[in-house]
Order: sequence, then C-alpha cells, then structure tokens
Amino acid sequence: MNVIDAAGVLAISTRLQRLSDRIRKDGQEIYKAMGLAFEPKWFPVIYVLHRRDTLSVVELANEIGYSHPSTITLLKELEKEKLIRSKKDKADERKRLLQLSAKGRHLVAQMEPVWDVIVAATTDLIRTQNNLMLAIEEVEEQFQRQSFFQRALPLIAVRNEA
Amino acid sequence: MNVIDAAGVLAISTRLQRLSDRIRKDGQEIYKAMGLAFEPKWFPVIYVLHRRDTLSVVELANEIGYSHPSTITLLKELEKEKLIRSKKDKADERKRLLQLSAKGRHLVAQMEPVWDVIVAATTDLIRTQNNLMLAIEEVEEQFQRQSFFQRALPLIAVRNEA
DNA sequence: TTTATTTATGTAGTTAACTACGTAAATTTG
DNA sequence: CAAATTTACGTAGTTAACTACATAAATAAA
Repeated sequence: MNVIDAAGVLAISTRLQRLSDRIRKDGQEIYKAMGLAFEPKWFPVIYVLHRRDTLSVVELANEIGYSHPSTITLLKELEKEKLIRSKKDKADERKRLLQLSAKGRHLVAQMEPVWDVIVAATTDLIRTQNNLMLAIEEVEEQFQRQSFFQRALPLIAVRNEA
Repeated sequence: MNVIDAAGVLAISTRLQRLSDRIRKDGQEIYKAMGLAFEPKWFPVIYVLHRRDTLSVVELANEIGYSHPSTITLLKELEKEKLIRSKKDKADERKRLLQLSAKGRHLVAQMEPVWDVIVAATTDLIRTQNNLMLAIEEVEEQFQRQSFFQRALPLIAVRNEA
C-alpha cells in the first residue's frame, strides 16, 4: 500500500477526488462505447433540465451545486451543441429561462438505456460492506448538522490554551 | 432534496467531487485557524516526503497519484516556499531526488498536532452507519478487481445485440 | 418618486489538475 | 558496440472548476 492510502482519513479529500475522477472517466468510456456523443460533465445540467423542465441560470446552478459562472460556461457549450435553448423570462427581464431542445430531449431518450447500464454497473461496483452511496448521504447529513471545521474548533481551542 | 442528490448513483462522481471539495476547504480553514501557512494541496507531497524521506519526481508522482507534470508544478511551489530541496542522483543523472528541507521538517513538526485535530474531526464527521473511509477502500478494491467500464461492457453487448 | 439595495446574469482572470510532446540519460538488442 | 527502446524529467497548452467584479432589472426605502 502506498503512503497516501495508508494516511487514512488525513488524505480523505485526495482519495475522494481520485475515486470521482476514475468513475467519471469510465463513464465517458461507456457513453463512447454505446455510440453517444455525450460528456459526463454535461450530465448535471441535462439531467436537471430533463427532470425540472424550465429553470433560470441561477436556479439551475443551485440545483447542480456549481457556481453560476461555471454553469454559464456549461450552458454556452450545450447551446453550441444545440442540446438546450434559452429565452427571456417575460415576467422578469433579468432572467434567462432554460430548457432542453428537441435534440436534447432526443438525446435524453437515447441515453436513458445507457443510464440504466451505468446504474447497474455502479451498483455492482459499490456493492460492498460499507455502501459508498449511503456513506456519502450520511456524511452530507452530518456536515449539515455541523461542518468539519466546526467539529475541529473545540479541539483547536484546547490546544491553544495548553 | 434536489434533483442531483435524488439521481443517486447516476451522479455519484459529482457527489464525490463535491464532498472532496468541501472537506478540502474546511481543512484549509483549520490550518489557518491554527496559524499555519499551509495549503491542503501540498499535503500529499509533504506527507509522502515526511514518511519516505527521499524520492525521485516520478516515484513521488506515483505515490501521490498525480501525473508527473502536476507533481512538478507542486514541487516548484514547494521549492519556492523552501519546504523541500532537490539534488541530482549521482547514480542516475536523469533523476532528481527530493527531500524535505529543514524548514519543511520544522513545519511537519508543527503540523503533526494539527493532523491529530483533523483526524479527530474527520473521524467524528464520518462516524456513520456506512463508514466513508472503509467504503472508499472497499470500492477501490472492487475497482482493482474489475473496472467500472469492464462491469458495464457485458450489459452494453446485450443491448447492442437486441 | 428618486435613491438605495438586492437579485440575476455575465465577463475576466485564476487555479489546479490534465494530456501531448520533446530531450537527455540509461538500458536493451542486433 | 552502435542503434533502438525505455525511462525520467521538463515545457506548453488545455480544461473545468473557481472568485471577484460589472451591469441591468426589480424591489424596497426615504
């Protein structure tokens, strides 16, 4: 075992990132193998618009958990691919409302069976004693209760007094 | 719950990345709160050199799981901070051998109590029914047995025949 | 009803990883 | 032992996220 793996929870952020990367790259291969021109990074936007139909830029950014500038960059790319379209909100001229285009909806229809494959393969991959998906959900819940930093604070205080 | 969270394993890569980011940012706050000029991204290099003493660039890159160019960029930064030093390998002129500097070793000594705090706070954070650290290790093991893509392949084949 | 504040979007520039490619030293092969 | 291959390191350029700041529309306040 290498040193970072042996460092355990100290390097947990690095380990999470690495695992995320690995899964994303394999996901990309799966889309390719199934003959679809689709990049995993598009998934959050496309999936949310598929499920929620119409959203503004900031609403969408909040849903996918990205900053709004990052979201705008993704949206530009997706508009160039003609997978989404946008129109001004009549009621509020500041807002730009986003929807899947016909091409986007067609791609989603093609992707749904692929998503089934991805779900099946992922479920297989993470079928272990400690379930990764549940662990993520549980830790996110813990985070919401009290952040990592907040949990460390009292321990810091004790040290600084000593 | 938002749409991405509800997408479950389909969006697991996004969820992992988000959690990694959150933990890394809080880690940065902890170093700051304890008065240390240390960035979480330096951790893998510093920690590995602390544990392994002397390594070449590529050996180090493999240990921390980054590409060698990314590692070189980190090393430049750390040399500028005077936390590490490097010298040519007499036995193999291609190699550059890396070590912690005196300043680097001193910083490690200061950081060790902080690492204890981080370990304690993280352990507290991930003390849930499904343990995140164990889940990561288990999934990495599963990955080694057979990649995510390899697991998907037979499912793709069936679909393409149908 | 001006003026100030907030909200929504957008632009510019930064960051931290990557891949692709190039060069030089070491090793292997014909 | 000369030529080909591999290994180690480095540079250049890309990518996908971010923060900070700017502008315009909507809303609140004086």
